[in-house]
Amino acid sequence: MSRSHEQPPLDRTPLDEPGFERDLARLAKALGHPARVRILRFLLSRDTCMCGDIVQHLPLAQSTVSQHLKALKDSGLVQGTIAGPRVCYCVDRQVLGRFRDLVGRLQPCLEGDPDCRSPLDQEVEP
Amino acid sequence: MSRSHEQPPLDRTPLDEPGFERDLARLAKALGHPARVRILRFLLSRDTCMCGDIVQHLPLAQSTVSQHLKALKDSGLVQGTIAGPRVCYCVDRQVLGRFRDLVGRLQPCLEGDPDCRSPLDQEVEP
DNA sequence: TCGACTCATCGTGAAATGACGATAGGACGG
DNA sequence: CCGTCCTATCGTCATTTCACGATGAGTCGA
Repeated sequence: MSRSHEQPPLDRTPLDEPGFERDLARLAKALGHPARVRILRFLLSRDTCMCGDIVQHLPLAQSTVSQHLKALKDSGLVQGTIAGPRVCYCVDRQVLGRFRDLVGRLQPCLEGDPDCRSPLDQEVEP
Repeated sequence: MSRSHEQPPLDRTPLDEPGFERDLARLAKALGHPARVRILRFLLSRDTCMCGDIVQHLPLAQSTVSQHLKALKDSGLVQGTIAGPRVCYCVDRQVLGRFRDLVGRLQPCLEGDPDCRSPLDQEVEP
């Protein structure tokens, strides 16, 4: 199909369909709270997994931290596996890399990228 | 100062102080909604500014779009200047670049970056 | 089996967010 | 000046988010 003859694909289409916008928004929303940024940084600092002594590094109650961890898990940025009595969390670097990629794809022309197409034509490739 | 002897700087410190976490969280939160992602993409697609016919490209009421624009302006990602009867919005590519930088700094070791320090030591340089 | 420990979930309440219609204000063009 | 157009803001409402304490479910060590 010759896309260039039609209207750009973002015209009034629903906002919560799978694709670039929804995926980027979900990942960004997951990082849209400083507590979750800190959790991610903490998990990345030990590149091995670490269990919920994350709580020791946050000025929040344990239940609140658990909620933030759930948000991070729902976004896919963090995985949790049961390891005996405790739970072992670790960052899914694939997903984090995808987030970085989506953000970078937002602004392809910042530093004179040669193959710099309009961001409207750039969709996700699953 | 020999930082490595002290406790890591993210220990239970307040979450909303200026710095890496707060800045990244604010920018991420601004992009944490698909409508705002679309607005940013739209503004980037015309690299010249464009006024509020953004509304024509979103399935939302004008007042709602205005709210989202306000959120983007508050985050610094978008600037709005009055141009006659209409308002001219454009992306602050500096801020967007900073966002991209903060996200990239989160995960310095993804592709074997040689100077790969712990993200705990990396703070923002204003 | 019985505690001790770790973590998730529930219930709750305050606050923020997202959406809308209606309204107000400012800048042209007549 | 007066209407018109564009945008911001207001008021409202439903929903979500954030935070907490309390409770529950699970796994080990004793």
